[in-house]
Amino acid sequence: MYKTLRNHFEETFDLTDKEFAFVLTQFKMQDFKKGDFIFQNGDQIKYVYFIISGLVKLIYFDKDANEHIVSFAMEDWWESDFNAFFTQSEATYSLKCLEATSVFYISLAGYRKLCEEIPKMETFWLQKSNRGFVSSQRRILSLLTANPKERYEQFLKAYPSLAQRISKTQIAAYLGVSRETLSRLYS
Amino acid sequence: MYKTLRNHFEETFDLTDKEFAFVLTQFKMQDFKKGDFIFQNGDQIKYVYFIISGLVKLIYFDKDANEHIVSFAMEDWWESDFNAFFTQSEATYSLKCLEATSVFYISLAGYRKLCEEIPKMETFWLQKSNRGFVSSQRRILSLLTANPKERYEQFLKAYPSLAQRISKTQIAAYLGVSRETLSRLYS
DNA sequence: GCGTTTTTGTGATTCAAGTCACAGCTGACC
DNA sequence: GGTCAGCTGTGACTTGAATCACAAAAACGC
Repeated sequence: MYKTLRNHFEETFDLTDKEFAFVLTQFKMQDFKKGDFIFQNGDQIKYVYFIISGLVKLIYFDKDANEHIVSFAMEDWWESDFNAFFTQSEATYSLKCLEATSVFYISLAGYRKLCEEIPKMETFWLQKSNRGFVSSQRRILSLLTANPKERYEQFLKAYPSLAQRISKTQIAAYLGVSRETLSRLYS
Repeated sequence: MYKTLRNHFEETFDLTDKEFAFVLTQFKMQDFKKGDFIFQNGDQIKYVYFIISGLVKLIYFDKDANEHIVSFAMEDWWESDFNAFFTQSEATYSLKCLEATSVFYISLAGYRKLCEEIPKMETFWLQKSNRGFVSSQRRILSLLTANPKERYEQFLKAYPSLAQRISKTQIAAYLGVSRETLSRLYS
């Protein structure tokens, strides 16, 4: 389990045993059941979460209480309400488990301590952030340019393993399409 | 002009004269006229651009040659095809000037040198990247949840100064709405 | 293993937004 | 300061996707 986290970092840069031991002191672990909220909108957001196993969705409830999916996250992904986390303020989004999920989590203070002690960690976060930004731009473009069918195909292509674990209803909420329209695409 | 860049950095962290002198060695400057392309899709992307003055749009041409606006950038904003830049590959997007524009630009090697020599620079980029990511997520949400009228109002509220400098046609391309629909919103 | 949610497919209907077309206006540039 | 391209508003028409409604199938929890 610790191994998961270490492997994850070491895909990007090397860590000595001593360094990783220090890294670990900044993380805590927690298990959630399917359907649990890791946090809800309005909560004070203190942590960033690393998914060890399981699957979660980051969601936004609009004024009519309709649910919209900002993103999915599964094994090896980092997730949080990043705006609320970095400004240490209240969440706009909620994070809900679609499967039983185990996470490591770290506070903003811990995150900063890691960056100070191990400069490569900052490079690591920068890389993650850049990639997140790039894929968000891609999704914006998909929403701007593609119709429901094309968006669905792009999703299948970009996240084939995710697509198998998630109900069509959830995918529809991610694509910004009604579930009926999605269902009619392949008939 | 150099002052613009220095002020920009110093909104986030302090630089000594010596440090800033070093920073400057990594940048070059260039002027563009209205309508010029700073780069076009297919170009090798070597630089990130800091807008000293002017206004540009990052655009994507779909298969039917329709133009979609990924983002606008004006004074004090950083812009590039970041995926192409970080992977040193060919641009998917094009960057076109909506006004006469002056930029500082820096290569990936220069960017890395800055991070090594001045660790605070890396923190600076991380902050920028995080904010970019957060605002992309907000835009995704806007596209998922809001109708054209709401999206237009959110845009006016988020970027009041931009809205005054950009034609409705351009705003429509950014919002993912036809210009006719946008025009009918306030009649 | 059984009952209860949740998911999925499909029909009928409505409606918001896209498209096409044209005319007047504005503003940019030589 | 005149010309010409691009911007804007508006009408008429079309259409893709949302909504509502119901039934069958699958998955889930105890």
